[in-house]
Amino acid sequence: MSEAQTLSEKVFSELTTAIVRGELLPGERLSEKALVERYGGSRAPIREAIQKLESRKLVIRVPHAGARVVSLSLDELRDIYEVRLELESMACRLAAQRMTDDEVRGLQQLLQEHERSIEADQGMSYYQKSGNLDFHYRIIEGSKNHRLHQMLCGDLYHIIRMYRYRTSTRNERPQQALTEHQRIVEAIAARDAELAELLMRRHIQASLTNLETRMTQESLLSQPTHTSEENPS
Amino acid sequence: MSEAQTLSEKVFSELTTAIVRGELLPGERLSEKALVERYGGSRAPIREAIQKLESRKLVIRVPHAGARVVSLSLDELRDIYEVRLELESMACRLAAQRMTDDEVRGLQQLLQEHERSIEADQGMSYYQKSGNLDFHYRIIEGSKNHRLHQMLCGDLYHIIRMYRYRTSTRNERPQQALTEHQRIVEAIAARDAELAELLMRRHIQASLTNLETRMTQESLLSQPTHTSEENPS
DNA sequence: TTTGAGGGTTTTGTATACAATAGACTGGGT
DNA sequence: ACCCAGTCTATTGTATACAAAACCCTCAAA
Repeated sequence: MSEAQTLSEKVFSELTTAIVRGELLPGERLSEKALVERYGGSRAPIREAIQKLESRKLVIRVPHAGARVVSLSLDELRDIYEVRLELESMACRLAAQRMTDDEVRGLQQLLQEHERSIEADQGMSYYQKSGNLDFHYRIIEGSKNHRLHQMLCGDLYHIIRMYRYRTSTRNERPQQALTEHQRIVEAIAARDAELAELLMRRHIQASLTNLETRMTQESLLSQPTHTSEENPS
Repeated sequence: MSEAQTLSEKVFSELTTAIVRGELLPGERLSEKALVERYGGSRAPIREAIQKLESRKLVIRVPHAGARVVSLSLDELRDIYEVRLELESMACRLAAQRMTDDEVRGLQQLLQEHERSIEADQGMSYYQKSGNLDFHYRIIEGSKNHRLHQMLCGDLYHIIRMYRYRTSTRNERPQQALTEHQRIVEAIAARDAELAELLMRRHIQASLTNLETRMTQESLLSQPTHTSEENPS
């Protein structure tokens, strides 16, 4: 995401983070004119940016009607998690078979850092922010399957992060998660692919359960029509 | 794919089929000017169409350098099949759990038709063309996971079909495949999810093996740089 | 009060014009 | 003969202008 060689890429990048961070709410409309005024440039690159967002399933575009930030129902979110569960378990299995010894050692070091930052207590936020993602990311890379990496990191993760953003900033059982991570790495180090897959599957399933309870409680879900800032009459 | 409400959608649709059918070869360059002359309209909708193709991973676009039809190495194709294998096995497992009884009966009828058209011998081509796809398609739909359906039918299948097009027009063990299909449906009808998943996994793995041998033989693979019609000096 | 039709406004889709970058070509130097 | 630099052309990225469709508001009729 670092270097934007073109204006449309730059706008795309900024819009992506805006959506993931919740600055643009699910269901909110993306007016081309408004975006031109906000980001500069002309409509051409803005349209390209919007289309890129559509290809990543972060916005939905209807011909002649415009683009809106995607707004997922609980069912749709469950579908996504179901797929992620399968793909990331697969990635973990492959990683156990294909990671180099160096990469495995790197993972072990990463977990040691996590352990320290949790003991230091202030690290809880760190753990949630970059640490957790970094762990999963390395395993996905370790699968050595480029397309798999693309699907998980390119498409699914942004959506998942978008919906996690509000909930998971505070304590999501970091100690528990760390323990699970450690077991997973042990399995990978032992080159036990089946076990690694199984453990990852349970790990993600746990976080899914966690998310589901939060979402049903806080009910920050998709409204059927549009989630705009209408007066609540 | 039926109704194109806009010109860019129409061009996108035509280009898709052109690529899948092999009228546009892997690695071939897509010049915007040339496409304008061929399909009419102006560059704006053509660019949108190209970007849609990029989002489906059918073309690769490099800033300031243009777009080319994707050209996969054997490794990349194997990656794709590996993912497809996992996702479609998953779909089959879910289908065994979630298909309605009516849908299961529909599948059984479909296979009976296939059986007849194979016995009639002339149906071999039919079986390969629409029949096989239809079978897999119904199971994917039966998974009742919309995102999964999207990923398999939207992204992966076009690429797979693109590379199957030349090879699989002729005999790809239709009798064998039909038998495997029948076993799969039996498992689904028995609501035996694990078995259904296992059988689908083996079924696809077999077709992968089949494809691999063909491809290495015929060597219609990606050339490292570009597969254009330059003079072979 | 609700519903439907009509027109006006706004927004998107498309066309054209301009700017900037990449790639080809030429020429000179080593 | 080969390689490198500079220019020149062709193609893509961006900006602006025009066309068409969708939305909204008004108004009238049931």
